[in-house]
Amino acid sequence: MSTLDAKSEQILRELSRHGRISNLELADRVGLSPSASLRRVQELERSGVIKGYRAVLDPAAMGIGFVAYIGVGLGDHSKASQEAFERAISGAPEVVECHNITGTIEYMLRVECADLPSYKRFHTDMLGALPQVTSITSYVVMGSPKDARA
Amino acid sequence: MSTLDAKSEQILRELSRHGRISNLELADRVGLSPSASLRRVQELERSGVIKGYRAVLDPAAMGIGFVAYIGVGLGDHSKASQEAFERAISGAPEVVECHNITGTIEYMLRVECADLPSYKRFHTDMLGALPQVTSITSYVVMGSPKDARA
DNA sequence: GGTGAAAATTTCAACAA
DNA sequence: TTGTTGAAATTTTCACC
Repeated sequence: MSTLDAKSEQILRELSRHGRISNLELADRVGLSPSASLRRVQELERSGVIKGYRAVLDPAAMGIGFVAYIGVGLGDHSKASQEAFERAISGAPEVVECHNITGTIEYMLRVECADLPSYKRFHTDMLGALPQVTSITSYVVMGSPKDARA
Repeated sequence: MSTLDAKSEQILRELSRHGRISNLELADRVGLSPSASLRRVQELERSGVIKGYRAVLDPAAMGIGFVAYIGVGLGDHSKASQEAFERAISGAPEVVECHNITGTIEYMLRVECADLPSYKRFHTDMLGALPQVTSITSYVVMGSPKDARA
């Protein structure tokens, strides 16, 4: 299962865009019999290439009207500081992504809130209250011309 | 469908994490009969709250071993420059996300490549070759302690 | 919102290339 | 090993209560 052949790649392409099409439909699109298609999908799931399935929800319907990326710098690079920060972040529902990055700052967050007031609240009460955090740079998302992960 | 009740929110929570569970399983988890559950899901799909379904793939299995966020600044804020940049980006498979942001720079990209050499190639041959681009700041992702969109 | 039955799909064992 | 067939088990779907 080390390297994927063309059919399996085609299956992954289909499922990454249409995660809930029937196996019959999938088999038809990739040009396999339903059982051959199913066997490949099951193997891809079993081996972990397919990690799961997600419904993609409309942010607006979920009450999300404000998205920002935030660069966060810590006062020191100690493991304790990082762990404390990550622990605080893990409990914050507004933080959808937290990436540990190289460069002049330590973290890049993606934050999703209802609106600007709730973002301000998060910014001051949550981020601003963390003693490890020494710099915060907000990049408010005005639009996403491309977002394959949405 | 203006505001969602508790059951529908529960359905959305389940489907956003387990997008392919059977309707029987879903109905059981949220405490509805299969037909009531199905009716709600269909309505959520029809109204656009559920925009679709996706299989979540393992990046490593897909040959992705290098992820970075890139802040991009343009030389001018003209519509022509933005359109030219976005057009170039839309054709770059390495760019998974492109966000138009507020602040000192215009764009924040998420780029996924096989490895550092292929990233360097993208960085110089693609981004560096765009005449509109005047600043590039890479934030290489070393890890993602939290990533609800993965 | 629930029930029940028809239609469609998933799943798998046996077999073929 | 990978693909196919066919039939049983399961699920989806919908008219009706």
